[in-house]
Amino acid sequence: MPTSTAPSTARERARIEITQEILNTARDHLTKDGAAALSLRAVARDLGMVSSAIYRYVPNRDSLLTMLIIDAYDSLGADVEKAERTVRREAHLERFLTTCQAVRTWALAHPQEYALIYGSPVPGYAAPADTIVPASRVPAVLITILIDMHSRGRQPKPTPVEPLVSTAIADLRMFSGGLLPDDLLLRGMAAWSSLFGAISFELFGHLHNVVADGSKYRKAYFDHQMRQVALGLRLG
Amino acid sequence: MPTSTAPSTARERARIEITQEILNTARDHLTKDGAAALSLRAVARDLGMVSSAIYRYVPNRDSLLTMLIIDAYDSLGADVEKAERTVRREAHLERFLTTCQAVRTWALAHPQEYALIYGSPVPGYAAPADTIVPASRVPAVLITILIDMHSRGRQPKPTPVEPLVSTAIADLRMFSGGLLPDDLLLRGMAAWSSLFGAISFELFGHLHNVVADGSKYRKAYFDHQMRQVALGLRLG
DNA sequence: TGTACATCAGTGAACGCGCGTTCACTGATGTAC
DNA sequence: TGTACATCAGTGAACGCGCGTTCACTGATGTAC
Repeated sequence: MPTSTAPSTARERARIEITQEILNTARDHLTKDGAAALSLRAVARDLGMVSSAIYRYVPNRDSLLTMLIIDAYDSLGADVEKAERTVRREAHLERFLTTCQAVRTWALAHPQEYALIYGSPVPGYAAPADTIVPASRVPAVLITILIDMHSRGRQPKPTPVEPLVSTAIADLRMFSGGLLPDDLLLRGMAAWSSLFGAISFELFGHLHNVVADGSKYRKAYFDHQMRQVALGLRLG
Repeated sequence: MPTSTAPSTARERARIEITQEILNTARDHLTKDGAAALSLRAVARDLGMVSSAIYRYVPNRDSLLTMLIIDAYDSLGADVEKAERTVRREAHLERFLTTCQAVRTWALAHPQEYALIYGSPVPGYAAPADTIVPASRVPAVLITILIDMHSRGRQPKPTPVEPLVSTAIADLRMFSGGLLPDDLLLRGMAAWSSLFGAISFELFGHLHNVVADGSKYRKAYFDHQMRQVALGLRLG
């Protein structure tokens, strides 16, 4: 009995390879023209296939988008995890800042992929459940940092949280394994959305005429802001 | 000599009216199907025009998008200014929170328009300079609140700002009339991008499985976070 | 090891659709004398 | 107040394009005996 993970036949191996090539080509198109312009026909053309052949591998356009979304979340997640892993576990502040910088670095290098996952939703497209796990990789890194900080006894006096707000974040509390007080969970959420707010503003052009254009200015500005966010997390 | 603002002839009046109808119809389409699906032909069809007739009013598709972008910024700006105006001038915290809530209320009521101006840029489209002033209305409200607060002597000890960061925000300093210290300008920027980060996350689906779905939970969560942001501004 | 059948990848044509934009035109409105 | 000309709005046909998806088909690969 062959295991289901080891493809045996030439057909199976070819299928996996070609599916991968489709994904790579689709990613190239996404990078060049954005998600809205992504077309099955164009991808097939680039691979020297007739347009209908691609339907042997991809049931329709939406599923190709889903593949790209998962791919983008995983690419971002892998980069961020790798960067964060290099930092001393006790250096909570530095772990946070490294995480933020890794997200920004990835976003600048992959603007269309960033827009695909953190920009406006593609109209008429509903993300299926398979995207949830890859989408959680960055939040998971952030929460782990908070848990580590919290468990080492660095517990600032928590701000009280209204019951309605506490109820609102029940899912998040579960995701964090119930290891963090509501106050810290909320600060974590604030940090998370500040991080992506800052990057979206930069990438989507809202810093024009506000923060100088040069990449060193942009980086200095971003780092400054994330250090302030870290203060809000009491990581400083 | 008739003033240039008062249209005299029937032709001129018709032109203004029809241009307005085009904009309204385009906004309806935007609301239903998003910016990517916006088509000159469809707008013309809805107005009972032949598709080529619309070119008497709009030079091309991009310029219609520009009109919609300006329209959206102005709609948001007007709502926010109106809401903020009702608050006692001395109540700086409440002015800030009211502003945040007005932005969110507008965004929830006009999700596609919000996505058009704060979501991923439309690929191949470059916003012209005419969008700058309408886009500055919300930032202007926020800065005015900070200036009022600052001028009433509520000056917390400023965090020192690195020279590179200070240089980076030269444009912003000018926009604020040089009335605010760098530290406060940066806190204002942080507040601004936190505000839009929070709304984008909510609108673009990133709170699914994190913050409970009901509108009262979402509102309670948002208000809580904005109150924390206000603390960072030392408005509390 | 060889044969018969089943599975699957890739072909090529087609359906039906919608788009942005141009162009020569007709007929109504506006202007100058 | 009336006429001659200029301006402009709207028409209808056309160009050239690309898209997603289906379908009957051929021929290669895989499987069971």
